[in-house]
Amino acid sequence: MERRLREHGIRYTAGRETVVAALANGAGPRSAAELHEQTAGSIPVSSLYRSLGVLEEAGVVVPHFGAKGLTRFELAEWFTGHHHHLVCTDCGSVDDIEIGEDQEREVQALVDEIGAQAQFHVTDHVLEIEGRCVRCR
Amino acid sequence: MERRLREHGIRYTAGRETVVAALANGAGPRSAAELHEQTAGSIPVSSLYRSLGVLEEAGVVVPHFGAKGLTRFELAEWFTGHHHHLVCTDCGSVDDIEIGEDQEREVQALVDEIGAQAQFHVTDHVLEIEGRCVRCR
DNA sequence: GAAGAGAATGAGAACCATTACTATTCTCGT
DNA sequence: ACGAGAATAGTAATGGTTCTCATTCTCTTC
Repeated sequence: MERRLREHGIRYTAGRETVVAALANGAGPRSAAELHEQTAGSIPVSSLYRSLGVLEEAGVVVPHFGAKGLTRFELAEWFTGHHHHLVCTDCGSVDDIEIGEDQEREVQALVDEIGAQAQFHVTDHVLEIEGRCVRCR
Repeated sequence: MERRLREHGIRYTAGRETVVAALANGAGPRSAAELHEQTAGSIPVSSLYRSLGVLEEAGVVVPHFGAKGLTRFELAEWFTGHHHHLVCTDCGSVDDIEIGEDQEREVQALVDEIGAQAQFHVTDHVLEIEGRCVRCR
């Protein structure tokens, strides 16, 4: 992780380490406000946004844009492993979900097939499942 | 279209017709500001947001959340047809793509299966394929 | 270890898309 | 045409995000 940031000319400071750790502990993308709360206010919101910005440039975190202008961040897949999202259209929460190997192979095959048909050089795919989560059921 | 709105107890007024027409003319999701410009300022921004809101409730229009808190709207899939996206990581373009019936059925089945495993009430799915488009190949 | 240069931080102000409010205008059934 | 409720438009308020800048920290070089 530190090496990755160094390669981008970015220092791995205590504050940024805290942000990365906060994202690593706990599941699913979180907003700046949620991270502020999770770290007990130890990191000012303005610093959070700046840190998240540079981490995004370094390809360490990935933003997800949601309703009401809320942006949630999570660690990139090279860190967390490949996964998909369950998006609740009611409360806006986003949960990570890892699917079975055979299911993933099936998705992969489909995506490759579709890409080939469209003469598109596929490198990745995003599958988001929308609906209502257990809490909003 | 008018019938659809009536069923939701919503009037199909001149202003709303203008909004729908603006979305129908021209491709791709557009933001409130872009629609305001496209209609030569004939519809106030506040009215645009309210209209888009009720159209969304009626399932006529679908929001698409993007960077910097920008929300872009497009007509719902029952109007445009169900489709997926080819996202070019090079030039950032997003192309619509319709996949075959059997492929779509396969995606549907997978999504339902995954949703059931997670006790998630599935209503829709989004499949985005990332890679390089023909132009950036 | 000390010094200097540049990066990073924190507090708050500024920005801007979106929402809320309110008075006025319009629609539609009677 | 009338009246009740819906829709509109102008403007103020909201809130997530970005910007500014003075201060602090980090790393490199002596």
